[in-house]
Amino acid sequence: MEKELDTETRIKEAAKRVFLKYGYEGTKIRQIAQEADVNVALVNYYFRSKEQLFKSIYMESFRAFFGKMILLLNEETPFEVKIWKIVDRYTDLIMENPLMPLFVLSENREEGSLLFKEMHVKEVIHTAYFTKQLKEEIAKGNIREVAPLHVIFSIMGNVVFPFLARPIISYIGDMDEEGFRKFMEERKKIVPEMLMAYLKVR
Amino acid sequence: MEKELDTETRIKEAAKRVFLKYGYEGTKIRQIAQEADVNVALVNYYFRSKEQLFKSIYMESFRAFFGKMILLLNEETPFEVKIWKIVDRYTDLIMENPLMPLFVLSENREEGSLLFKEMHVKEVIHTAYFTKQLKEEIAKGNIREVAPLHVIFSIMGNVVFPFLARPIISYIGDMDEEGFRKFMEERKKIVPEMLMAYLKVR
DNA sequence: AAGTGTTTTAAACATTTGTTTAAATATTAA
DNA sequence: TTAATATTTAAACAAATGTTTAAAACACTT
Repeated sequence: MEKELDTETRIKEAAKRVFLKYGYEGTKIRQIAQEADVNVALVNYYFRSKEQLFKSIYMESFRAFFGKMILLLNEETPFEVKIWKIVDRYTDLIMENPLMPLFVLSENREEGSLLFKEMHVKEVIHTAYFTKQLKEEIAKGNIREVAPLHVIFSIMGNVVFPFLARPIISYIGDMDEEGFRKFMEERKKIVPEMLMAYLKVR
Repeated sequence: MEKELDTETRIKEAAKRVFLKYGYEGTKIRQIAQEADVNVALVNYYFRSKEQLFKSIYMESFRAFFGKMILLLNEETPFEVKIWKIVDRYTDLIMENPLMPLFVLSENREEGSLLFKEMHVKEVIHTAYFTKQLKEEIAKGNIREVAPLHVIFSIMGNVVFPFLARPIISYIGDMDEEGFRKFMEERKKIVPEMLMAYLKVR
């Protein structure tokens, strides 16, 4: 089952791979062209400039990624189940896009990124059902008093960090791809247990 | 109290700042020269090439950073106290070098980094007193059975990730520098409590 | 003061890299 | 088929960037 892609999408797919892996500065147009098996000039023919190509890809990829994250955050599932589900699904999501986290963080070294503002990340987080749910659980006395941002970044830290440090982990733990996958599967159990153990203590 | 630095160290300090902030590809020699208030040619006069300058800085900075981390890992303090201490001191250490984590991870996108091998990171981790201690506590039945790597990367994830995502956190949480500092100070309490809550459950 | 070696400078150089051009080729429409 | 249009190519271009050069400025010794 061969995929016959037209030139424009071939370039876009190639650009995605290369940008994701090497970042904006590290990516050369000739590298994209080679990866897409296409003449260099065609990159500019279809996408005016490197920057424009980058922006369209960056926004599209991140939008898709972030969209999936938000969807889950707003799902109306009981609190504890949701913690488990979030960890499980975020792990899978990043497993499918393992380069996304470092890419996003690398391209957001400076404060005040336009992308996040354009996507209303702040508002989305603050009005997310998960945030509301967390506050309710605290009010009901079911879980310990804690700022939502700490919970969110504890989840993210525990799930995302291993992917960021993946070459290091693989090296220290002598893991191949399968080994790393197992490591992350283990975390799917450890991380929610850790979070709940903390949150439930009064 | 003015510091009168000679040209070589001025260049080196400038290079440290610029490399740390923009990474290898993102850093231009002319930018370093300007930052050091020095003629472009002097950079190559003192350090043969961009790559060589980078390497010397990269190794030196990371060595110092990693050295401090290891020291703490090998300190002979009771287990629970140590967890608290590690979180506390790592937070402070990174607060002093907030760009180091993203820098190290960005420059280690590929597997098999020489730097880590040269510094015997693997061996150091595996033979660290902390690792031994963890196994002993498990054997004594004081804490839950868990692979040391999970504990280490849970600590790192919880401590380091917020720094990696700092521009994002600051934006979402409307924090200035002081706000972020407070956020991290709060984590100094939350993270060890979370870890211990998990580890102590049997 | 002259001589010696070091440091600094402006300029040039060579390479890389993003972009454009103009001609060649393929595709589509009349 | 023919003419118009779109796509592709090799080549050139211009700007950015790492590096080198050769001379000037400086510091130090004798």
